[in-house]
Amino acid sequence: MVNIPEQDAKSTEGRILEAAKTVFISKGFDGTSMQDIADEADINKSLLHYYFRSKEKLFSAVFNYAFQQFIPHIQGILSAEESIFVKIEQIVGVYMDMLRKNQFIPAFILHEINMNPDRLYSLMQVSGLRPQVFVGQFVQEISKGIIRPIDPRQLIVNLLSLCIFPVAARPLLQRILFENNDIVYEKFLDERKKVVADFIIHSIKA
Amino acid sequence: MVNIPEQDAKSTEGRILEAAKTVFISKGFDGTSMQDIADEADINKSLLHYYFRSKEKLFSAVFNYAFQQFIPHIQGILSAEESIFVKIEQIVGVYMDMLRKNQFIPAFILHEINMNPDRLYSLMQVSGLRPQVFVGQFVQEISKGIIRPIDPRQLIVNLLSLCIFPVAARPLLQRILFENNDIVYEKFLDERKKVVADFIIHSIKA
DNA sequence: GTCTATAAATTGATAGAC
DNA sequence: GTCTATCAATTTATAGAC
Repeated sequence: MVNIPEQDAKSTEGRILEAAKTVFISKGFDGTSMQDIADEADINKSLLHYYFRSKEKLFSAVFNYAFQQFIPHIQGILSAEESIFVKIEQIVGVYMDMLRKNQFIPAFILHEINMNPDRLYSLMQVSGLRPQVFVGQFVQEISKGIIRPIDPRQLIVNLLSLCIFPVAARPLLQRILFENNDIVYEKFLDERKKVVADFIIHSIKA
Repeated sequence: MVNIPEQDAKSTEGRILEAAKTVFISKGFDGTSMQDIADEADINKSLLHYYFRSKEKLFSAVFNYAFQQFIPHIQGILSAEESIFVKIEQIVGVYMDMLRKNQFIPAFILHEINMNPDRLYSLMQVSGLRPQVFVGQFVQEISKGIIRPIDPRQLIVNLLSLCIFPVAARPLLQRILFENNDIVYEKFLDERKKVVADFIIHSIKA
């Protein structure tokens, strides 16, 4: 009910969820009508209410699925036995690759989190992301003198900002800085993986 | 018609624009009905169509106004005769102060730019923001060996990311990292002005 | 499970009285 | 300029036949 079942992605319920995800993400909650989703799924509108009672309920189911894609194996990287520099490089690489494959998710989540923070936050809780491990290691390496003393939360926000914003604001940035050239912006994002990692590491080295 | 006239902010047209700005920014274009705006302005719905022909036209007028607030005296800073380090510090300070006063604008713009990139981009053109001057100075200081050779567009995107994202994603970040404590997050944003400037400068120094 | 038909409310927009 | 009344279309959601 909550996750799109892989085995029967062609079942009615699976088709609805896939279609709803596509439409919700591209048009937002308010911009999406149940008819839009029914059309996308090539299915009768009434079936949406048969499987999910309301638009809100359908959205919750879809968001849960989309958000789990959005927070990938980050937790694994955070808890790994690696130097903080390697971790940062890995996180940036994995995160930016994933973001490029799901271009519209960042802006979607940023919008919905502002429209209805509590709804989204409670849906997120399930994901179980815990930054504390990373923060712990970070504090340790500061005390060892390996890195500069910086608030670890500032570092986390820096990292997220540098990875997510360029994708969320892509339609704007691509037009202003890259003459709306898709290929050039893709190359820019590709180079950016190294740039961001270097940028962060360079700034925290003691 | 485009700007909210300061002198007669209590005129019908001014009241409509102020109300529309409030509602559009908090609920988005699709989430806002003309009735919502009329209620907010405490005015008859028909008057919205009398002053602005359609919802689209009203949105354009409002967005133009909101966006001009969003891009403040940045252009002045960019063209000033200052070292690149001073400029970065000034831009970060001015930008983050302004963002905190207009908390909902970043997420609003990010959403609308993804919903309808061309509409928003054409509305933006009027602002006449030109990053080329800054890029020129940047390239010069690289050749002088004052700063590391970095793609100036990467630097601009870094700067925008670090300033805008923490505000746009605030409802999420504040809950995850700061136990949803408003005062603590405000302090975090305040400290962040220095952190971001240091962070950038530290990363570009040769 | 899937469909048609339809309810009940809301949407953007217009006509016309004052 | 401002209002009431109203249109036509669309919205979410339900009832009921098959």
